[in-house]
Amino acid sequence: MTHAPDVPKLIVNEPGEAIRALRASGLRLSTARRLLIEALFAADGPVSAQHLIQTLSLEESSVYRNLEVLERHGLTRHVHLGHGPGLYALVGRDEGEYLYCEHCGKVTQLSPEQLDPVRDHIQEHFGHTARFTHFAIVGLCEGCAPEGPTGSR
Amino acid sequence: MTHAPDVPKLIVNEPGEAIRALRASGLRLSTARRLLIEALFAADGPVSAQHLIQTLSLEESSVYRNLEVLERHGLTRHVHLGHGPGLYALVGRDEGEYLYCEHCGKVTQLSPEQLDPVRDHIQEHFGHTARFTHFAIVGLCEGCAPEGPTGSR
DNA sequence: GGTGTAATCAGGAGCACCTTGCAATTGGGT
DNA sequence: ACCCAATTGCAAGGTGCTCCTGATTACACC
Repeated sequence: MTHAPDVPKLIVNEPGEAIRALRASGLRLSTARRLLIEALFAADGPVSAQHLIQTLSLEESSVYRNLEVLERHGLTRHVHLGHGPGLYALVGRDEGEYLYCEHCGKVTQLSPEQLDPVRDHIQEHFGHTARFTHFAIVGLCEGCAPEGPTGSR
Repeated sequence: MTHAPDVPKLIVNEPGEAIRALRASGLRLSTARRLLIEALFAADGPVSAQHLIQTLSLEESSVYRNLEVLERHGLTRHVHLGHGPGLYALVGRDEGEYLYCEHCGKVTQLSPEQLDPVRDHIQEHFGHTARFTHFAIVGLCEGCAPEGPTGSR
């Protein structure tokens, strides 16, 4: 019983849906916001703010400000793999949780359900509702683990 | 089978043991290092670099540099709860993994074994050797979870 | 289509948390 | 006590944001 069964699952199939959600939150659609939403929609996987700033030629402050506003309204989120900057994604488009190999940097994306048993265990034993969407699960991938084959880089 | 059964478990019962380990790594015992080790030994739970800098009146760069050297030699580690600075601890003294409530900020320390079932599950299903010592497990504590009692702050 | 005005933006300064470079100092082996 | 690589203190630099302020813009209303 990790999710309330009645909460509708938002899935964004085109940027327009995110834009409607934005309007529904009483936010205006500025050029910066449209570009951000389109770029996040088109991206495969979460991207850094710097990447967005450069590829979209947007003001640094505008990007951070909007990503924060959008996140406050539940439209975007950001995740941290190891160290390094936050990576931003469109909620409803990228719902993944990540395994991050701290040795070779490999990132494995999991669908939300795949960690449900883990969440359930933590809920049952510690009364804590865990989400792995903000911090990746850090560790070693198969190739880099001590007893695995040659720990590559 | 999360840990190799033959790896001796380092437990530090007094600062002198960490200092011996430091010497065994070919490192010198400078005043800064002694103070850091003593402070980390005395602390209950991981502390920020700023805290160490202020309470020990040490140079900022010296603290960060030494914490990094000590970490590279396996003597200290650092953990991130939500956002905010890294928190440093003596390996062998504080082996905890943490649950962090993103709503009220509550921190729950777990002993390493308590997450073994979770690690085993992730290992089995995804071939990933997870460690929760670098990033806390973020989520909501019992009091702050949606269907729990009044979500306090 | 024009107008008013609150939301949003651009640009720049500022901040937290570290990191780096380099000359001066020091721990510890001999 | 001497030596010299390891370590430090200081100052500057870097990254990833965050905040401020006056100019601009989206959009509800006419």
